[in-house]
Amino acid sequence: MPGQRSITEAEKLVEAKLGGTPIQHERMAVVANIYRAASAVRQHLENAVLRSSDLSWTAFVVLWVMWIWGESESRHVAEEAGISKGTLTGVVRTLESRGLVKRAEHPSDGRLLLLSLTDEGEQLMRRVFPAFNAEESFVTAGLDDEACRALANGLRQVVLQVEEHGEERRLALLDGAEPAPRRSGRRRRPRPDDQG
Amino acid sequence: MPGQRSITEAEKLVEAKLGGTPIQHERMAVVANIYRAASAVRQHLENAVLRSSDLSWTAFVVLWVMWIWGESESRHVAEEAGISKGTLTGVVRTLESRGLVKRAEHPSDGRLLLLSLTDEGEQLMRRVFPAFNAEESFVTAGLDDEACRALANGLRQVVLQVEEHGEERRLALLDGAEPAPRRSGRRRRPRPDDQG
DNA sequence: GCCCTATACTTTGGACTCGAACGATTTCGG
DNA sequence: CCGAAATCGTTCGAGTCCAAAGTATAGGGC
Repeated sequence: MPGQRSITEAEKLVEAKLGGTPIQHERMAVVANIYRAASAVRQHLENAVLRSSDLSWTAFVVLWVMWIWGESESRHVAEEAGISKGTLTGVVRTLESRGLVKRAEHPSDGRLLLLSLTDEGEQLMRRVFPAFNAEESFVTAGLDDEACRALANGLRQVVLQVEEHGEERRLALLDGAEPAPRRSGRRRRPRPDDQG
Repeated sequence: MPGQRSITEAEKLVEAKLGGTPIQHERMAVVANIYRAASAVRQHLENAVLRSSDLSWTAFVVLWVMWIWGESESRHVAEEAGISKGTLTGVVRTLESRGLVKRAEHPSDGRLLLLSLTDEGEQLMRRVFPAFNAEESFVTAGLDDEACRALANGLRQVVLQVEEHGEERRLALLDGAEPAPRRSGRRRRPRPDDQG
């Protein structure tokens, strides 16, 4: 695995590239490894567990949220699953067509959509989740329980830092400027009263 | 941040769902937090640093690889960047159209493609990388240097486990069965002499 | 009842993603 | 010297993903 092995070597090359500028190597290594680990874990779980049930990672996460939390409003499902509402719409469409998920109207608010697993979806999760958890154990087999707790705590610190101070940090960096639209995605429609 | 806060609560609900089956909670928390941290970090870096230079995460990683390693064969760039060859083709097309990357033929092997940064690409990385590293420091600000090293090492263990034993594990799990083709992907073109 | 605003889900546009299939090229075996 | 096998980059199909735009519902003021 040349990628992994090259991290420390890469740091030396970065040093050479930016001799003057001080670089935080430990911090760089943490971020690089978080992303590498996430990719490796996701790929392993997709290949070893999910693909045989024809589930994508995202589809599984969505099912998991509904399984654990029971019938939920779709916005909560999206937030828990860490995807946008727009993405959730498509995922739910797929899962509904496969009979794993059902939709229901909210009794008092017609805007809300309630999502829940079908019986078939329940059965699927009862079957798939133990296999999924077994592979979670496999990918962390190089760590003992104590190291697992430490690792999970360290990662929690990172998540907390971003969630508690990230917004404020972005604002400070951009100094009040607009967040610069992303290149992809739907374009803002030109308004007739805009400056031409 | 309901997602983060709910992890331990979710574990209790999982317990209820699978009372009989033993679940490895620490392992589950590690995997969940790896993915959560990766998403949070990526999103912060995209919003705070990359978007203002109109770069996606993947585009930045590809530029970084070429910047650090210099002119490289495209297959190595894909592997270092952790993306497939097919994805790299598209990313390079975008970056080349923006004048950040140039292609060159390999002098002795006509199959190979050599990639390198243009001067403009070099300038971009000299400008963007320090800002990127500053945000790497920000997202890990909740950890001291020692904790950073520990975290990076723990993640390295996970990556190593998957890279060293993942393939073998997948084979054992599927027990010789075909790896189940992914649902999406290019279909075989019908041949005239196939059974019809 | 009507307007206005806020909120929720859906649709849409564009980039990104994997991995199979494909064409071009090199290397191997004879 | 020629065909087979291997390897490279590219194309293609199906799908994911975000965020802007669009549609529908809810609630307040009058």
